[in-house]
Amino acid sequence: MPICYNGINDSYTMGDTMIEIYLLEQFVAFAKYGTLLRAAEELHISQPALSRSMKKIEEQLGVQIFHRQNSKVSLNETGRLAADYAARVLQADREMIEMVTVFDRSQRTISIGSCAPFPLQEIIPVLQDNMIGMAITSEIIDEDERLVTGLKNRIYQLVILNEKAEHDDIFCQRYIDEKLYVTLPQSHPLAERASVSFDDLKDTRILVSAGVGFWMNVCRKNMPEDNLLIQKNHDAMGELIEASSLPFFNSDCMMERGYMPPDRIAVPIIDSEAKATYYIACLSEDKRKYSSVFNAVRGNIIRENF
Amino acid sequence: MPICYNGINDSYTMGDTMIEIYLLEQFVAFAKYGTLLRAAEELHISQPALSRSMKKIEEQLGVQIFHRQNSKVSLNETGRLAADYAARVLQADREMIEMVTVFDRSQRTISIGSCAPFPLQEIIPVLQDNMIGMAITSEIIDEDERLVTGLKNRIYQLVILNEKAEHDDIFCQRYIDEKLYVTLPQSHPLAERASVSFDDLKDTRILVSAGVGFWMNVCRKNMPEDNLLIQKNHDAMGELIEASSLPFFNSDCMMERGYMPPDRIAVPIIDSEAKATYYIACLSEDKRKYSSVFNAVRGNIIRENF
DNA sequence: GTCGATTACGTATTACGTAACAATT
DNA sequence: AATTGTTACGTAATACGTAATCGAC
Repeated sequence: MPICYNGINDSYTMGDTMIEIYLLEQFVAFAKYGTLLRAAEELHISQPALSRSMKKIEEQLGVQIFHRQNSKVSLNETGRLAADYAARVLQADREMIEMVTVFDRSQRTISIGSCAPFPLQEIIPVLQDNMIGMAITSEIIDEDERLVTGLKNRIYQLVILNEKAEHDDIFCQRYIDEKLYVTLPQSHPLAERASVSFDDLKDTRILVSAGVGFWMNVCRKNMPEDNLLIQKNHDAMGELIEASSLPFFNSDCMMERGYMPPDRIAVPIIDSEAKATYYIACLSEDKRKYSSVFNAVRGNIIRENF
Repeated sequence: MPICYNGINDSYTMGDTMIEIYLLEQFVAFAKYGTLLRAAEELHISQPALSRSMKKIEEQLGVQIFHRQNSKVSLNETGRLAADYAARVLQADREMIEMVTVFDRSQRTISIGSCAPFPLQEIIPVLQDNMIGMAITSEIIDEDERLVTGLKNRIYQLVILNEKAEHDDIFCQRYIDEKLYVTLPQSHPLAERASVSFDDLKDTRILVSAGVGFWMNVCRKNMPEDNLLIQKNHDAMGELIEASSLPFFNSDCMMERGYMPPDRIAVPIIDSEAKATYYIACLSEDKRKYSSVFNAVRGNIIRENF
């Protein structure tokens, strides 16, 4: 218990007033630029205004933070400390705005992750119809595991998987099947076949779009790497298909929806790996929220089954 | 890289304006008290003023944070998040003021730690004369080690030690000697003696003031615990000395400065432990700052040596 | 004279209170 | 009727800009 003699009577009118953000902004700017003139220019205010503000903040702190002499103002040691802390306050203010904005946006956004591109084509319009006013973000990820993790971490609200997810906290519904075809020029030796296997295609160079999700894994596993002509650019892919006679992959789903360039023959691939069954999943607790989506999709399945 | 469809165009005029502290204070108060009326009362402002402020903060955030229905306002989920972050901003603001105030005060305060009370009596007036405008805080600590640590940690700017401190970063100067006396009533068997030892006093009950620093350790070591009548209260000690004829400890320094109740006889104690040599020390780097103090104290020593 | 800061004064903004009103309970 | 929030309007506080002034290099 220290005993205190001769305490300076600096404890007069100490205001319990907080110091406003605009003052701290100006103060931090002064600390950064060194002179009132420079700082005032940067702040787009007049020099006298800044001068007054600095007086005010000093008065509100109740402590000397400036060293004034020779018509120069500078921070003293206490002032430098104050500037550090002031910067933290501004940071906290910015962080608040940032966090609130991001959170609000996340509240108005449905993120959907899919293992393949086709289901997205189908489901995004469904979401737009059923979740009115929501922004929709989609992403293609080639591993179910990452999708499931993303779902649990609430990075995704909906995911399209390759395998049925069997977790207590995840609601998972079968969605649709997709069968892989290879699209050949009429002149191609295999074009007459009723079906082919990956083995039949082992000497054929085939165009593959980069954004096909898990299908890329299937291709890499079943085809020689050198025969895969991977196109990152979607437009370039389209042009290549039009301009060349190179084979490319297609699927029953895509063809049903009218995607079939002229003068090509689509031949189904019989390998079991050339068939995918998609599942759509969300967190169990969100099941109600997306029920209309699941219902719309179930209707879709029934149609498929006919 | 998520692709974003159908982004709601909520990105209009978004101001880069920070949100002022007074708004955050009002907002946090509303979050705390639940209704505008309650919060307005607590804030000592009118309800309409608060209502407008809440509108303003919502507009500045550019995001809905309130749920309004049935002439009730409440926070929505985003609002609760915002309130949490707003509280942090206020905390940062308060912390800034607190830190700056404390630092400033520490700049204007000399803390002195001493192993015994007498040197403080001497040195505090010296400090008041030489360090004009500074507040002086003093503390009695009975272990040199803690004093030295406190000096290095800048808890103390000056310390009075029992032993010379031999550290590179500490400047240490011999200060003054103090010899312990026992003050006895004239009727006491030992009162006639030219000197006594602690051993002579082993059957004597003696008053000891609690705030004597290291002297207490000396007493405890050399006297039976039961014979020490320890007084925590300084006034009570004075009264006991006046009213009773109990022996108590005194010293040459104290007596030279006129501290000697009537009708007592002071007998010196000859044990080596009954003599103390004080040293005054500061950090080497502060030597210049306190040079006037050290000089004043050296004059003191010279006087003593004559 | 230039640069940097302050003082003085007028103005525009704005945060506030009062009063009236609207909507539920 | 009582409680709670909003709208309308006038006022007081205040943050700002312009112009003038001071001081040092």
